[in-house]
Amino acid sequence: MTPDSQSSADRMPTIRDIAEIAGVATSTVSRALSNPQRVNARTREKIERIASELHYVPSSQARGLSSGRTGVIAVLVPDITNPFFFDIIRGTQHQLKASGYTQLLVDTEEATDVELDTLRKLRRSTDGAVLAASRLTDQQLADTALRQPLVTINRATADAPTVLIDTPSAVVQALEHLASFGHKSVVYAAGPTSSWSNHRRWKAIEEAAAKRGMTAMRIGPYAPTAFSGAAAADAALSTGATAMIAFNDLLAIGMLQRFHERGVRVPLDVSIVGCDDMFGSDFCNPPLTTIASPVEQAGRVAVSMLMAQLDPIHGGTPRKLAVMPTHLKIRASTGPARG
Amino acid sequence: MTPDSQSSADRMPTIRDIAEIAGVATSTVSRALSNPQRVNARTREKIERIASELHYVPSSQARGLSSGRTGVIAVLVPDITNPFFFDIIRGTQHQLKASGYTQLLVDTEEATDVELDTLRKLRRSTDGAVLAASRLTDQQLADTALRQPLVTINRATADAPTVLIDTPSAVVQALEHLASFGHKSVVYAAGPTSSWSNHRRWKAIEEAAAKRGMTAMRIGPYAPTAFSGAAAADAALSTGATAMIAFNDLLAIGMLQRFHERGVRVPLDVSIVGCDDMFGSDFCNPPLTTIASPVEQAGRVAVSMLMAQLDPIHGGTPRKLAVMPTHLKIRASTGPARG
DNA sequence: AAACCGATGGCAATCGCTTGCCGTTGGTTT
DNA sequence: AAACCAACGGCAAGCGATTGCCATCGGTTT
Repeated sequence: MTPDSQSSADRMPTIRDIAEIAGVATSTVSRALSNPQRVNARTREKIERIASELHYVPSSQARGLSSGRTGVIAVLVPDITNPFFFDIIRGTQHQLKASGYTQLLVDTEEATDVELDTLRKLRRSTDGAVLAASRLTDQQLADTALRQPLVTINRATADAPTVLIDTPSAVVQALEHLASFGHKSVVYAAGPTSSWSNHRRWKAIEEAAAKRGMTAMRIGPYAPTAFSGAAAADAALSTGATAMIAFNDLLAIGMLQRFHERGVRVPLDVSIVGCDDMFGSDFCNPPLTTIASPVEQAGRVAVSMLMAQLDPIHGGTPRKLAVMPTHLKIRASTGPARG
Repeated sequence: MTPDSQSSADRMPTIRDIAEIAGVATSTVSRALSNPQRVNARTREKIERIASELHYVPSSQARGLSSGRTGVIAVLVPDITNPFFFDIIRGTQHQLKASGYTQLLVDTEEATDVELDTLRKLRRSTDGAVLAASRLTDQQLADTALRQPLVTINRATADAPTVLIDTPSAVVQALEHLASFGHKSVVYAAGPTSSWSNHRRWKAIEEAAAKRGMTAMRIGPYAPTAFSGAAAADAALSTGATAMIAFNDLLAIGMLQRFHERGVRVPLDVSIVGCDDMFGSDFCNPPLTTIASPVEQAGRVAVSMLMAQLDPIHGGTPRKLAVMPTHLKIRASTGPARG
């Protein structure tokens, strides 16, 4: 320790210190720093100079306490280890930083009550929240939206703005793709029951399959993890279907691994389509045909919609819904149906 | 909107509301809630009951302002999209939640100045920080450690407790493994120059290779991304080495993809060893032989070391260093040397 | 019985910043 | 020249907790 380690670690400067040096009132310092056009340019410059010399950093606590705004936005994801959400997180992170907000990331562990609880606890300390793939019920969501600014991703609701990834329309492409390879039956490995996208995907498959005269079956639900893929693979195989669509890539990759173990050849014996085009889908074996979408952008858009909600004046027309396009990305896990 | 939506969203209850109902002073409420043994059991129970009826949630802002503690720990990672850090994040997240802290995740984008800047800004609003793979210089680290409680992961320094992942010792195993396959020369695809682990790994390789009479070469630096793998692969190939070790799995997987494109067969033509055993290393093609370590646990340990630093009384003996074991995980990307 | 004492609860000062309200000041308008 | 007005700064009251200090009180110790 250097002799002056004490003094340098002493105490963080406050607006009062600045005010004293500048010979003005603290209110002026406060305004100069957070409402620049409210004070004379000369005064402001002087204050800014002193502030930077002192390495002044405003206390977000104090600021939040008196202003009511915290500058923090919570981002809730069901599973922080699912690469799909990484891209969302990256998107929200970027956009939030650009807007001067801090991101508070929370892993709700796929649990409704954790999600609800977190939201309640965080109501005070955040200005709003982005719910990615929320597991809440409509009612819970409505109640929550009443109390704090919210934007959901992949979870439509009338009570809050939503960013939707338009998977269903790409599901149609996927079925066409499979049909063109001569597949007659397809099985859907479902995700969590509480997942809204899961229902949506199945509906789309069911419908599109009917239209094309294909048989659509459904197995599951499975946890959206590679680990669950083994069970899904076995079940899928026993349906006799030659084509399968998985709730997400994680599950699909797990299935791929299981097939490999069992000596089932992909795409020779079965074709498989994932969903999300997450990290890893391009380098697994075989590379996964999947439904890609601008996930990171979805995160960005969600944040900008939230910003618009927080500040309706500058926010432009607050959109209630944004739909992100998707497309089928054909790689090597799909091929002609077995003889 | 229901008629009473206004009133219910009205205002969050404060200790004053509780105090009024309970007929005590706010100080008593404060104590009952955060220093239970300081007030009579009966009074406490009454206050607790009222608090829960009111759905009281303490304002972390106000608490922080007056107590000086924030209940927030910052976790800084160089790249939030690198799966290696996912496990660290998960580890810190778990341990922090268990200790009643909130995790503030920050992506420093591999940039020293972002890291430094963040640390300065966050000094006020956090109680401490975990620096994963910090890119700071020794001096910067020392200065920072003087001002705020810190724990580093994979970045040794005398100024702060450190969690080290003992990759070097597994590197020796890796070289033995390669040597036993008849490889005579190995090339190391280096990571970022500012990465401390990078230096450490290269040192270990150099040394171990010398001891075994193998030739060790080094190429790079490369950004630790799959994308950079292409360049690394090409450069590695042109060295003529038959075995390669990559700074991390991300880079290794990128190399794998490039080899695939160029028709170089792994492990027939070249063998490749990654580092970290991150998500995806088990299902890439071929599955990657890599150096595995308990990354999530490293995150946990880092947090508990930080906790010990924050509260030296209950924290037990504050360890200054924890070394996590590693081991070579042999999969399919390594095999006999050609010829 | 006098002096003491630990447990309990209240008072009031802070923490650092924001903001409504008001007073000054120097320039404009009529 | 009287009346006005916008721009600028200061005053002071909070925001919601924590905490040092003190008063009270029933029970002990000598």
